[in-house]
Amino acid sequence: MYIKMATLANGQADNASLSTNGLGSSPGSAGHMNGLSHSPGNPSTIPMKDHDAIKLFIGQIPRNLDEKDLKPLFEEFGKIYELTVLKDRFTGMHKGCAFLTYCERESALKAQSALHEQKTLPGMNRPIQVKPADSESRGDRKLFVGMLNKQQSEDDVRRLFEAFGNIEECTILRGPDGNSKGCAFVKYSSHAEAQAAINALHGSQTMPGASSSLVVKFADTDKERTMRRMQQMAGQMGMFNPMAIPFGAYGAYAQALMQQQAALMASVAQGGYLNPMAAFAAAQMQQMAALNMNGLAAAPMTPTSGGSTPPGITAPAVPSIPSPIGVNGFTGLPPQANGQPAAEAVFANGIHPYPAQSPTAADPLQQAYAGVQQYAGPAAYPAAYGQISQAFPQPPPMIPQQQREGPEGCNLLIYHLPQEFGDAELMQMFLPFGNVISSKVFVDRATNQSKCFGFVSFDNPASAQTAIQAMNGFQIGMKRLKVQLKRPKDANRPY
DNA sequence: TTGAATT
Repeated sequence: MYIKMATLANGQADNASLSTNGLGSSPGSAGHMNGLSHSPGNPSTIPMKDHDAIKLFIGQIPRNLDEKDLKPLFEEFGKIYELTVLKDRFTGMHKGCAFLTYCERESALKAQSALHEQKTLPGMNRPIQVKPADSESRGDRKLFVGMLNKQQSEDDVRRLFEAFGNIEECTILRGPDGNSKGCAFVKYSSHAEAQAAINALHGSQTMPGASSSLVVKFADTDKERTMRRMQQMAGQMGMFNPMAIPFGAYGAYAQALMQQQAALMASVAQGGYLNPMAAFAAAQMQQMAALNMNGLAAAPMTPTSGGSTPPGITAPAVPSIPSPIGVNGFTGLPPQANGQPAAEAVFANGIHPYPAQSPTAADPLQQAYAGVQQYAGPAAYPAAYGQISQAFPQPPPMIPQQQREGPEGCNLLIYHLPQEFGDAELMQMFLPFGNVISSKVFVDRATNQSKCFGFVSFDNPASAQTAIQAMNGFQIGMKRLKVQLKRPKDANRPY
């Protein structure tokens, strides 16, 4: 037993000494596996940790401080078992935080009470964070609270939530100016308390000035956060791929597109255009694609592997996947501990179905708005699914065509399109909902720039309605689409 | 309307 432990510890020490020799350790791999590690050599000096030791998360660390700089600060509370600065897996960039495990549980408690929010490290504008890592906590107990009044303070929110359990943390989200964003995080001591608060408070009231009733739900998982950020970034950078989001729930298709996009960006980033944003975005895309694979082997696409790939459209390695549903990256997830049905996991892709926990909020539209996206889910999209089945993994067919209008009730007016959307992108975005007979983005004649609105015509009114339901309010970057029926030519025109 | 960061 002891011999086994000692052997393991020695192995780690060896890794550490290899990775600190400054040779050949690529960022993000061996380089950050062992920050401060166990001392090599004499087994009597190999630290053991308590079986009930606590792994601490350390936040608000200046990015120029590494393990050896941090060590003295924390050593005064006890013997350190492990200290690791977190680094980005692709860029090797210091993430400004670390994990710290003391040999003794007591040291961790002492360090937490002595340091957490008690001092601010040089160059930081928030105090250092010292608290048990997320991995130490049992179950989901952090809530996102939306649709608060912007005047409400932490105390107001606490008062609202304290009846349901012990609140460990309560934070109003604020912009740089200190103004409330109208939402908050509330962390309870247990999952049950959090669930009780959801049951009692979600949709229970509408705060003055809020556009919808109170939202109380479990905060996003990491996966969801990543997806949401990606979507925002893609929108902002004009890389929005219209199919990827409506089909987010059908992992395989979205994934193929994402991988195409990532490969494209990686090769562009390689191709002599030293655009750090493109490189960053490529890395993010790859992370996201990898997330989607959920254990399936990702196509090998490292930022350094695409040097000779022409920046063409064809992806070098879109996996051949027989059925979009069968390989859905999320169907493999176990049901949530809170008893949500497994089907809900299908939507974990940053696109949320209506919150299932709300017995009080009856209006689905309102709920959809309360969620991340106004998007109803695949049941509403037999046409969309048919398209995927037939077309996967090729993009839907792009048939060149004349501008033509459909019958009344088949023509949509779409506002708040991304600036870079042309007719083709507009059509792609709406193809899932039926047969698009024309798409037209309006362009400023002087500048040739899109005016960010356009028309789409279907060949039947049902498709048009489905498209409105799915895409009206759909968020792209900072904007939400407005999708409505085009007014008939002679309506409302008394002259 | 999802934090500054969670291997």
